[in-house]
Amino acid sequence: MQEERRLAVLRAIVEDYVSTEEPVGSKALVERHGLGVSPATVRNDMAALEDEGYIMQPHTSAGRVPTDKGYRLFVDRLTTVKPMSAAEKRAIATFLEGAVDLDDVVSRSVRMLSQLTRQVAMVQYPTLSRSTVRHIELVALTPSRLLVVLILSTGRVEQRVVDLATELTDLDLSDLRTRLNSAAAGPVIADAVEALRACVPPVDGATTAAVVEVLVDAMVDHRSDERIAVGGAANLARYGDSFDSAVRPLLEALEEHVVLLKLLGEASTGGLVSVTIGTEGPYEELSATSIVTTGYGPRDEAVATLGIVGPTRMDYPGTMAAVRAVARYVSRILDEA
Amino acid sequence: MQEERRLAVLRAIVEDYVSTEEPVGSKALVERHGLGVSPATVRNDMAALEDEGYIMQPHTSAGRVPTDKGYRLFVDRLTTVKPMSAAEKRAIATFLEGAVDLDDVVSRSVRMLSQLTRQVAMVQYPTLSRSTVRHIELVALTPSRLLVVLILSTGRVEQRVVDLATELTDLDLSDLRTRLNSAAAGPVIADAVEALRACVPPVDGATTAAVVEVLVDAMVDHRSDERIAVGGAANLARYGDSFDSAVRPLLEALEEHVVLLKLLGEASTGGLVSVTIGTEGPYEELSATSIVTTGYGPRDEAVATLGIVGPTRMDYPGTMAAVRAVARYVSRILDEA
DNA sequence: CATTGGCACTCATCAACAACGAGTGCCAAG
DNA sequence: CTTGGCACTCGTTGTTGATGAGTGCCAATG
Repeated sequence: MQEERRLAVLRAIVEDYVSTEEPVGSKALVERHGLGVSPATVRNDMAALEDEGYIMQPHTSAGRVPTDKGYRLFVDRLTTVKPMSAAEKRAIATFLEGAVDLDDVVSRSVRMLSQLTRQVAMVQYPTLSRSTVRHIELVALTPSRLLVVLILSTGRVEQRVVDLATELTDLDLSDLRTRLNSAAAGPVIADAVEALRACVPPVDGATTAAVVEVLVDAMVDHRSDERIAVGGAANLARYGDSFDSAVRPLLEALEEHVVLLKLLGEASTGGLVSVTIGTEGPYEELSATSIVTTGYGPRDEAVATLGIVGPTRMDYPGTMAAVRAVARYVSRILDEA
Repeated sequence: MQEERRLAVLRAIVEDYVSTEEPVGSKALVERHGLGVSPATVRNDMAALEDEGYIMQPHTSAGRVPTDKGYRLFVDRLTTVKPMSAAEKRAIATFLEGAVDLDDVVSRSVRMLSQLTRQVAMVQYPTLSRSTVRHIELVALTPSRLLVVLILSTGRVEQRVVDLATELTDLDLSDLRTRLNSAAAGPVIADAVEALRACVPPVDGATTAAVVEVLVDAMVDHRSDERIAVGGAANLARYGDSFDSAVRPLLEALEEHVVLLKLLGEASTGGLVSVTIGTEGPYEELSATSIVTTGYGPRDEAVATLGIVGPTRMDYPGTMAAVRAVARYVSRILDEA
């Protein structure tokens, strides 16, 4: 069928353009790929593909370049999963397993991901709201000054200092500690907040209330929810041309973690790898970049998102495989912890 | 004196070149600055300055550009401190005071510094080795699994999980906690390590020993010592020309925190602002960049270093003032904590 | 009706070249 | 030591023409 060949042509154009970074012409196409037709035929197909908006030419009489719509079709229908090699899998696993704490897991993931994809990688810290409280620890710095340490199931530790109106004895302290822990340990953050508030005694609860407020603050603190690690910015240097159009805005976006979180959040859909291409994304300035993300988390619950950003002209199959693989292994690590 | 005017010419060249980014010629010089002499005179001075290696011309018959040696002289002898405005000071103070914990202090400092200088900013986390232990907390996750939390005077929290061969009762636990705290709390890390090791009981000390080892590990862990925050990479986009020669290697260096730590460490000299210009630095690839750093820490002890990297062609007086100001305010914040 | 070879046409890229001008070095006079 | 004058250098800019990759269209073919 002609229709089928057209898709083959589109695929060939995408693959060639991704590897050569140059508009691809009809002649080069038939040479490099084994389509058994003449350049003229391909030209006809190209004209049709252009009419339908899948490809375009940067200027008259130059080769064709995929449009966002073209990439979209390629990703949705023309891509065959390209599994990681056994060696790569092993490398990922052993590297991630060397991590000593949550920070380390995240930073290693970012590094791994950026190396595998040769793109800028982002890993969101596991969100507080979907994790549970493992333990609350109170440390008296002075009799009226308390260090509150909140330990979460994801391994994250939040700490706050609170000044009290009254002085606490050791006994008070351990009593309070017990009460707080039995109230908060176990349930999801949102429920734990309720439970904590409920355990403030009706009379003379000022001190407890102060501590509880700090805890709640730490639990719901959006600043923590919004933490994100970024790495591989050096890969931006490979962009070569299109510096102004792609690198500059991206560099600026990387500083604004809020923007990145929106990019990550925008797409996260279940266990699948999500791809946002060029203008499909929410930011005008990033119209030359694509985002590949997926969720991760212990026990197959996605508590956070990780992914990469790169030029629309990227190796989608390879990138998607890498993102999926890293997410899988990070989830496994979190399972064990 | 001629000598005096020559220095004035050098200063003028540096200032003009920094602001225009273009080689500066004799005519433009006398116009823009109020030196009361003719272009010809300035040309003679320039020739002399070039002989002495303070300036150079990129190609015959173009304007002059300062050499590293020229910048060095400028920084050492021709720079007058340019104090921050009251408004700037206030902005720094209030922004930094909003921080809730150490991580936040550091990340705010980086952001502040990069905004003030419009350069890439780096802030090293306070080093463990020069800080003291404030508290050690033990939490039994299960009877034979212990979460060890180490709280340091700088506000940093390190946490480790340790699996024990034996099971611990609550009594054992609080006993151990007391012993460890009395041994380690107070002295500098290096001494605390000794004290901890000394308090392992000679017989049946296996459990204690295990915990102590984890603590010591956390204390001396170089990974923690080497933490550093980087920000303002978007400012690299302003480099304009000289992308390959300056931005690319810098972007790569930013990924390698080891490199940055070396840059920060290379110079830190007491309370003064240190400036490393171009080839004075340890890295060939960074020969087009300068580093401006200074130490900071509570009570005027420098426990860590912060600073910026930027093109050799930068506003040294302004940058130095900003670096010093931020260091001063961060130190003050750490004092209070 | 899809495919193909032929062919005229477009247009970005590159090299050669000339005009321009900013900036210099040098020299002789003040 | 300073200054005006002057010839010289050389990077920059704009023009022009040749080159060639690539296209679109058309008529011929299976």
